[in-house]
Amino acid sequence: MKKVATADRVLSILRLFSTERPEWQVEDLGAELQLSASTAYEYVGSLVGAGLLVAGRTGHYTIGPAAIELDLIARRVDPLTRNAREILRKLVEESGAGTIGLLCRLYQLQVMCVDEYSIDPPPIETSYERGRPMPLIRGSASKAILVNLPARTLRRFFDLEREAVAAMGLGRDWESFKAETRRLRRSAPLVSIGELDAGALGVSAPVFGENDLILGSIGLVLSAEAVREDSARIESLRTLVGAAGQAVTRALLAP
Amino acid sequence: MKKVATADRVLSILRLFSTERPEWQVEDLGAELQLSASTAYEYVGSLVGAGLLVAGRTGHYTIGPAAIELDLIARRVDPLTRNAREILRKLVEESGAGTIGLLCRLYQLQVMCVDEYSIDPPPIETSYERGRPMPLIRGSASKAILVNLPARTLRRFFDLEREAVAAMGLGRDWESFKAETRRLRRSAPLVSIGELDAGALGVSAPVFGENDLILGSIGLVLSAEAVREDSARIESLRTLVGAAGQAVTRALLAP
DNA sequence: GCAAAATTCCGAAATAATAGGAATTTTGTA
DNA sequence: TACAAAATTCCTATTATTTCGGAATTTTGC
Repeated sequence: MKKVATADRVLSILRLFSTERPEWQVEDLGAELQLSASTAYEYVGSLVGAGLLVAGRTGHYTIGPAAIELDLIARRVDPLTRNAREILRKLVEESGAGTIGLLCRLYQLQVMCVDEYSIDPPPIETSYERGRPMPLIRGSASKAILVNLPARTLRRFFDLEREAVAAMGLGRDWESFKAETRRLRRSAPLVSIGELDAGALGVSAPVFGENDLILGSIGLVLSAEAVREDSARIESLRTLVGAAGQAVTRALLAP
Repeated sequence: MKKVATADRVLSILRLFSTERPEWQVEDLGAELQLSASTAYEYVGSLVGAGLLVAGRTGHYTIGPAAIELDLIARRVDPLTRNAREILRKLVEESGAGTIGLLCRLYQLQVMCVDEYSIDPPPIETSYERGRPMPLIRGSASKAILVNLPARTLRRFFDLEREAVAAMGLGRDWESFKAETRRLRRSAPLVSIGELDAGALGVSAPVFGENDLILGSIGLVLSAEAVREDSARIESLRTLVGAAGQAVTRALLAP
């Protein structure tokens, strides 16, 4: 997709804002992107005008209200988020103690958590968090999506991520990758252990939209320790998660 | 603040996305902004490249993952949101049934709700919602901020919004507006009824940051009907809200 | 009210944006 | 799988905009 070079440079400023460094001075932005001071001010000016940046203390810029507003639009509009909210809550309630419920969405070839809910969070670190992009290849929430991609898309992913696929043991060539995804697709809901966070166990089921296109996944994260050798608990969670996935898919098809 | 014209035009595309119309085709965007098809594609291309837009069904663009990601950065970083979260929860718990807790923030001369929490929402419509920009002049959550603006800022606001100020009965000239804000400042926490939503009653207290600069407000919304003539309940809510405001201010000053 | 910091202003050379129509790719459907 | 329709990219000359350094100005913190 062809782009506008100037706009790209301006937008590249946004990418510098991160959790690690959420506040910048104009001079530093300019230095980072090799722009003169006056140009840096012009760029920042455009982003401030759009509300994407805002000056907190003078001279110190942070993410502005337009980002929060856009997020609201995204939340209000996304049929996945809307239809899954209540189902996610119920899933967590019925799953017993120590679980986090996650709703994830496919964006291009990435996965992003778009909703999370927990009553009694487990004592483990979890990477998934609303708004954090995740790789499509690791963790049950991602793999539940991956293995349900349409063949064309799956092929594109394979060509791009050949090494990562091999490293995860999902096949060294297209044929074996295809076979492996078929196998995983059939064994849904998927269970993964420690793929993203040591000590975490994930259980996830796919969610489909119109035309059976994969939209995202719904699932639970809990401490692997807590269900060690308790295969009955895991099975009951798989049942719950699978039902939740189907419920969301059904809700999406209904008016 | 000087801006970059091209970037501005590109960013103006974002403003077309709203709750009412969250999905656009490139052609329609071009028509709306009077751009040729190829230019519209270039603009959209830049925004897609930045992740701010994304194609759902091909040809249909919506807000993209970067917006959600920026929101996460904003949430994680904003000291107001971080420090107030738990206090807001407690406030709602202690306030009894039928309340919504709101945390609002000053952005330029606007107010935006940045967090909300409710256990048992009242049966009324409320305008305040996380991510929705609100005028600085109406509603207790906004006025709690307004009346605590530094004199210079308040003056700038008055010059800009002279008619709105008069319409809200806050004074027809600068002197009387100043006097009125002083009076309201002293009577915190503020109570307002039906200023934004018919039948809604708001109670809000200001929150200050470094150097006693006003940062935002914390408060409750409930059904005016529910507290009709129950001035004791209102007084007890004012006490709770006032304490919450002070607690957040204190939390912000602590390391 | 003052010094320091932040921001705006300037204009000319260098660079990039734009339209519009044709060419191509992608998609939905038979 | 193949087809038609839709979406997207490609093209290039003309036109308009961006960019820079440094000086001028405004705003801020004390």
